[in-house]
Amino acid sequence: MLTKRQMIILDRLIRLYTSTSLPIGSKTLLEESEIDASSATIRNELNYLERLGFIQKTHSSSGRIPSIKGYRFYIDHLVRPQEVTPDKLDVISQMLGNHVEEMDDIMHQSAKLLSELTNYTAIVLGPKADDTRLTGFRLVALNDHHVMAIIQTDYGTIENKVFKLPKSIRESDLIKVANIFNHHLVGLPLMEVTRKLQRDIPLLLRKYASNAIDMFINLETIFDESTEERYHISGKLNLLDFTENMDRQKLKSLYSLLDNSVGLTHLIEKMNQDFDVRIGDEINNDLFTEFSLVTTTYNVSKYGKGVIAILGPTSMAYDETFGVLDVFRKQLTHTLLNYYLD
Amino acid sequence: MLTKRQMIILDRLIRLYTSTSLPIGSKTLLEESEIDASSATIRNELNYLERLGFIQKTHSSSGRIPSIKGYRFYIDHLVRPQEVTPDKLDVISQMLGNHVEEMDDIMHQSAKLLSELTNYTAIVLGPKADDTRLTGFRLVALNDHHVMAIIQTDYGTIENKVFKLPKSIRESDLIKVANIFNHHLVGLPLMEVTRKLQRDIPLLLRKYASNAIDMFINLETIFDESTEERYHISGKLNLLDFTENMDRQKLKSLYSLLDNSVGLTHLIEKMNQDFDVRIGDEINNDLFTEFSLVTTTYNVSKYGKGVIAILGPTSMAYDETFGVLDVFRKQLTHTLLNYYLD
DNA sequence: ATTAGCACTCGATAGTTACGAGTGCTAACA
DNA sequence: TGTTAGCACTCGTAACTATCGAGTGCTAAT
Repeated sequence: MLTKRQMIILDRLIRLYTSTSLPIGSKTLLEESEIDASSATIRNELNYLERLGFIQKTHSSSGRIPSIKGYRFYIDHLVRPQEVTPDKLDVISQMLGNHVEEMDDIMHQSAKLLSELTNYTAIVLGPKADDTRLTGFRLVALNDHHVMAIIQTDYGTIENKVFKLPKSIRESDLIKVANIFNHHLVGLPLMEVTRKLQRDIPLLLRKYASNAIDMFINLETIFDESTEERYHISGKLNLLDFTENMDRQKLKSLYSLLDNSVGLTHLIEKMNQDFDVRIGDEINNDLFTEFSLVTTTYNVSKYGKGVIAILGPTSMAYDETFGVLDVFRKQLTHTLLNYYLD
Repeated sequence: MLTKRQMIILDRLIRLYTSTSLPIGSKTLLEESEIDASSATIRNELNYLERLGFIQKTHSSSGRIPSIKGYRFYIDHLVRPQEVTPDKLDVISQMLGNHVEEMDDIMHQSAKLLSELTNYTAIVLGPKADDTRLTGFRLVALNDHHVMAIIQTDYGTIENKVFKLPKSIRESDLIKVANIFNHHLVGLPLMEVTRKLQRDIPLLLRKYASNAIDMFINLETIFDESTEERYHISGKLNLLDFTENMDRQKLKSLYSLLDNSVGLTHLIEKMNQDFDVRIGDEINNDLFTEFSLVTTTYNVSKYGKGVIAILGPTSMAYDETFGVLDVFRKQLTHTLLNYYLD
């Protein structure tokens, strides 16, 4: 167990390191913080903290930098979410109170705002309920040879896809197809929709609208898309601010990963706590040894849970980030509840 | 005027520099190419070429690298588009022969393929005809409080936007609005549509569907979007391969610019020739001193002209790029003609 | 006009030195 | 027993120097 003084020293060291990115020595610690002891005493304590693995040297006579274990302790015991300044608060509530047209817009704007407020990279996942249901299906004939299919779910997603009509199809076929889909799919959970699309629907189509078989494959894809996880990422360029030492090849891999929905959701999904921080190696990916990932959930009651994540350097300003995230998730929950109830 | 030999030397020097990125000396030139002269003679010629401004030294006793003027000459007189290998040709025609569902998809896939084939960054602008007309307008009620507006133009763009209905609106109002739009706007050139939207339409709405005034503002935005230039960019990460020496701040500005549609179209628009290359400072933007921008147009007869651009280093493999671009534009033209006629 | 030969330039690399921030340890002190 | 002043020691950083060699321009011979 650490003594009070040791904790203070660790706390100050991490804060100083966060703001300077330089190894911190006993003298700096003495001058820049209000620790009531001499530099020699501080040195002794630093030595002790190092032996416990909370801090480390970059070379034998350097100052100390926090280790993963040190950050872990800091996050679990020392950090205190910083209160969000009124002007930032204003920006958040203004943005979230604003236009509430499409679900995707809210998510997109949220990611953007979060990245701007933190100067890190923000990732936002829309709310996801296990029992999301299909609430609407439309086929809109745009002209002689183009149709738009539109599907809706009860948590606000609206997908659309335009596709070309096979020549053989007539308007009456479209109506038949729309009817079949509306009768047999609308109202069901997406899980079941997917299953029926593979089994029952082809049979029904063959029976009642055999002309339309050709367009079925096109229709299937739009349903696939609707069950895909939707993520919104913003502030990717901010990574350039704290990857000075990363070589170009690695930087490229990193950005590729962030552009790839599979890699990204994989990165985020494994979290169930309310607030979760994974530091460096804890992320379990070589590319992220110098990064920290702060994730939190927002819960829109029966409409499901969503995830917000901030990706920044291990030496992130955790207190600020925590503060912003906490305020933001509450506001977002509020906005979404309004969106659903309205 | 340059002699035959001087041109050969310039040509070889540029090719060698392109593949090594190292200053090229007389000895390398002697060994690596089939110039029938001694290194001393080559040195004399290099000296001459330097005095004319085609090449330059990095320091007083270094080899030579091409100058902007050198590249200019190379592109205008020496480069010969390299024939595209059969397998690349296959990939292109396969991709373009494939799905032709939505205009945007074609553009998007084209940009992606071009960036992969060249290993540079590709930018594609959809065809743009001055007299594009509005060919369709739909209002689709999704549920009690959401409507999707869909507009189409005769060159294939389909835009849609979902918005919330003001409470006062009924289904009958929607039909009225749709009728008004269809009667007074569909069939007109977009230019005129924009004008009417500001003048005539508000009056008509007030007269025949006064309830719907509130939703008009939402409808207007979708028309705005349809007149906006649509661009597709791909392979942005490839820039990292040849910006080793660029500092992070500049890199950030560069990527910001590429994410910004205004900056980007501004970058491309000013071209009217068939093939156009702007090198380094010719691009007229401090960020691009180390880049070259190769642009070309494709012409889909009356359906308008589009632009394809490749952004790469000044020391780009021009012959290859030219070859790929030339093949691609032809194939794309062909595909689009099919798309429109079909 | 071409070319062999040569002195010269200058960036890159490696080795040397000086500096100083920071350490651990020892011994004295409260 | 915990704290602290003092000091020798470590090692990265920066500045300077020496060496090397690729490449040049010039001269004189062909």
